[in-house]
Amino acid sequence: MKIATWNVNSLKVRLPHVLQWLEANPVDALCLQETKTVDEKFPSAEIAAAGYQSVYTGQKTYNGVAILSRHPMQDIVRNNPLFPDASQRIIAATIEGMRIVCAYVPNGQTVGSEKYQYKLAWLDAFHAWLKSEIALHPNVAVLGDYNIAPADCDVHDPVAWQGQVLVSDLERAAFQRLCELELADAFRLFPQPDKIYSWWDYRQLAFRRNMGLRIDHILLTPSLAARCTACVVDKLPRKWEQPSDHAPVVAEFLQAAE
DNA sequence: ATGGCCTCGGTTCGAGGA
Repeated sequence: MKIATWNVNSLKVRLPHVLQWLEANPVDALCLQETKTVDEKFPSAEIAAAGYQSVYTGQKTYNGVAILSRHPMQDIVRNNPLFPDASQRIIAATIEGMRIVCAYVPNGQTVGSEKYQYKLAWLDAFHAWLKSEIALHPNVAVLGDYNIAPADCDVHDPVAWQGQVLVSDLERAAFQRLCELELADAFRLFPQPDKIYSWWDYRQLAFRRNMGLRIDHILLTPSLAARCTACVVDKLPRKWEQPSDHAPVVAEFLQAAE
């Protein structure tokens, strides 16, 4: 079993990349963020032709999330029932006994701004809802763009970024509280090379200079962490023409014991 | 340099992202 997450920054623009990536990486489930696509225009036929079912919740211009799966999906939940919100940022489905939560955490804009307060409130409510999902489902994987770099080793220049949005103490504390639900950062279950990131600014030749942040994550309940055999960032699509500013993150699992 | 790029909506610029 392989699962992945990718902020595509417009599915309309990136659909060819998604299809190309799935052909080379036939994961069981792929979580997408920032589809920026209303449901009526979701490219489910093109995705079905590649062998994937889709569930999604989108809106015009901003946000939007989807799960693509090679297997049937059950118990679809859209958004957080504990947090009324016009932004389409969460979709969840059960796939092959795995509860897959796909999330696009708010960006926060600047520390102290209204959007920053919204991000913190959103994360509080996300924590409360995940707690109930974990109580309901034995195997939960929470994939997405968290817009938080959990530690300084996830930041190319921690001094320059100190206190900024995406790395601030309150955001990191919120991430830590999610981990205290007994969710493990799959990437950190394994020895990793230094300076691995999942997002690079479009400006300043940031990708070429590896000026990035690791803000896309896969969190796992203990049952899944025990079965996880690898977690990697696939930088390759970031090198393609007209790329998303994010790269996919992939986790691989042993099958559950019979 | 409070910059730089990309996407969207809707027109050639502003908002939002991270």
